[in-house]
Amino acid sequence: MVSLMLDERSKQILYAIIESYIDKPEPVGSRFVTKKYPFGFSSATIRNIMADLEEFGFLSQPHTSAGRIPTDKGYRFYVDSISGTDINKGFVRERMDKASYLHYDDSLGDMVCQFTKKLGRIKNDMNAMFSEVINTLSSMSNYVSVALPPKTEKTTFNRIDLIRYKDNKAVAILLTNEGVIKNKVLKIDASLAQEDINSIADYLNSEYAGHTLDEIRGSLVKRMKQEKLLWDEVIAKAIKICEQALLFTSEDIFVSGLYDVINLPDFSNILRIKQIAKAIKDKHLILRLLDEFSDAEGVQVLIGSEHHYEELNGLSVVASPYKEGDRPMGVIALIGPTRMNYPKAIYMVDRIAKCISKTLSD
Amino acid sequence: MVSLMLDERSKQILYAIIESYIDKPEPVGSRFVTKKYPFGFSSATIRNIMADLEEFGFLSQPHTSAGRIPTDKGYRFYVDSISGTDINKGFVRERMDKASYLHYDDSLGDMVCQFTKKLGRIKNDMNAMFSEVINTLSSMSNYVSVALPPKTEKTTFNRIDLIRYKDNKAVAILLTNEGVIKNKVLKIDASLAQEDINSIADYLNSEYAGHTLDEIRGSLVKRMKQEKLLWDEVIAKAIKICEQALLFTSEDIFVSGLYDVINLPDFSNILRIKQIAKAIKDKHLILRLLDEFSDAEGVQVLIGSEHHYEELNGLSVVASPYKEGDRPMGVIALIGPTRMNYPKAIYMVDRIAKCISKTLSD
DNA sequence: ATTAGCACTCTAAGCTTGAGAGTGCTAATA
DNA sequence: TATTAGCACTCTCAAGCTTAGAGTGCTAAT
Repeated sequence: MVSLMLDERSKQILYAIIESYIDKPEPVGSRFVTKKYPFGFSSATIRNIMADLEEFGFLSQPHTSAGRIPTDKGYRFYVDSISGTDINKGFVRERMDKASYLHYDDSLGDMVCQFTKKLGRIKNDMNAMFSEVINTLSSMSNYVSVALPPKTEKTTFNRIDLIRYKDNKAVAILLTNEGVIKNKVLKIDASLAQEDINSIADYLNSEYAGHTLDEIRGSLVKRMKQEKLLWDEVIAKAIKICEQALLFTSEDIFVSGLYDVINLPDFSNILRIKQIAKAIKDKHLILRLLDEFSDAEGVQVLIGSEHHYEELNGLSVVASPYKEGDRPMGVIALIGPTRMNYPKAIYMVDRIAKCISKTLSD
Repeated sequence: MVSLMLDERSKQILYAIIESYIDKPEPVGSRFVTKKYPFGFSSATIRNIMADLEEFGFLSQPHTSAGRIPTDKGYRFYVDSISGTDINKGFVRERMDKASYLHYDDSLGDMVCQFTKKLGRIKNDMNAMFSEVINTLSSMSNYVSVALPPKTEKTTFNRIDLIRYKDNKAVAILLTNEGVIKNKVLKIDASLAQEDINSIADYLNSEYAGHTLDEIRGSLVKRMKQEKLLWDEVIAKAIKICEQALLFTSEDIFVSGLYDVINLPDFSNILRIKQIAKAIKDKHLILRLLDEFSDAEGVQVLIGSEHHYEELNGLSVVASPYKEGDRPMGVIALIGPTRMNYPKAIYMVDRIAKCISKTLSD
């Protein structure tokens, strides 16, 4: 962990700079730090520390005589410090407040409460429910909110192909009635020949082709009870992929908050607006992105260029899956500029996701 | 009609200027006109005519030494010339082509055909159908497309209040389970006292309160047959309002095409982007606007400031209701900059609306 | 009625300039 | 040794100035 490299003082100054920048997107100078966050050192000292932080790669300068702004690596360090702690404990809230004039108690708590109540009322109407989710998320955060609702109807499994690849890997290509929607690499036992793999695929195809996810699920549960020990791990994995893939199709991603996000100073550049507008328009892009989070545990954060989607360059994603019981059902996420209020975004996504999980599981 | 004031030559030049400007948003100079549209006159002559057209209010100059651009009044004249003719006849197509590099035969025809086929296939899924409608409209036009689908379920009629107003008018205030959604002035017989009107309202309330539109419709048809001659015109009107109002709620307006529209040069200004993004976000605004078209006949055009919605200033709307049989069911529309390819927009909205009407009526 | 010619106007882009902000480095200090 | 005062240096941004080019309106000629 990188954090070991930084002493407490440097850390505090890094936080101060990041939070100042999140609050107001202007390069932070050493003199400003001494004034706004009186650590008790002169600007010269702060300057030295800032130079160190820049050497670590946590800060950068837009030009020689400007202050510093956080780099992706800086944000990553910051986010990791938060993620290491319990989201509901004081540390996250403290950071959240420091990064924004809006304080926690003023609004977030109330809104989450209201949201919870409302969700209970409309839990039977998935459409209404996810509209509510994205509206709440985007209006609370001013970022773009996205939700992948669970999709248990309509889409049917057509066939799966498994192709050996390298030593102990296989590519699974999944076809549904809506086309190829998943294309994933699995680890398999090195001893399996292509023939063996074929027979696994054949088995899955003969067993499940033409069925909807609901049906497949029903059958799955039954089978797993009956023949528990016979289940090969590869088959299990393949089925898991099918499951996940069948959950989502690009038709019904919920997206909201473009208007709010373009009012952020980060999007004063027209090209940036076009970029994010395009990303939202091409829903399959977001679909693929969020899909990667679908089997994760808890809130995940991708900063700036950490994801490999060029179209989303300079944007960060805070996402969390939600569940029905233990089964992952979908993902909600916030997409915003790299200069995001991460503590707030993480806090919100976490709470809302838990809220959805609870509602679904009852 | 204003058109009488213009001789044929001036008209042609006006068209040329408007179409040149629609094609490329740069002020049109006299020399440019002589080159691009060889009328056989020198630039000085064209200049004189352009000065006349400016006096009429059809053109204006951004500044003294610039060419001319059309005014709202100029566009209005242009649109009126088109609307006077049969949309499917050559004149509209000719104008459409002149105003755009994209020629009719290249794409529009094909797309409409494909659209028609697809619509037939998914006519039972309103959601899919209107998604298809707005996607087709916006991708064909590069403007923002909007659709108000018919809403026959869920929303129920709560009560109507009729309040006398001026000589022979009454305000109808309609309440549904989702709140006040219509507020319209009716003409009534001057001899009716407030009491009479109250009893009409009472009658409607007792008869229909709590019912959904579907139910109200059924009852309506029956009644109208039975007691045809007893029906008072005011009651008929009031019911008509209820009907229309119940058709739409802001929840399910379909909107698409923001990304396409912000790529138009008209939206190179960030404030303009924010404006249209906001208009789209505040769906109730569009709802109110389109609602005004719901009982019109055929394609309607509002140019620039002709509508009284400040938020939509500088935007034009081309809208058409669609029907099931004779009954208006909803509205589709294109929203774009004042510098719109009106012939194309009118043509498309007209065809798609007719297409929907046909599909619904079968 | 049309047109050639010309003086006039306005914009947009490029260039220069100076104030201001913030740095890095050095030498002095606790 | 850690900190700090002081200063020269760098870079940006806004303001002011200049100029080429586009397009006009008017006048006098056809």
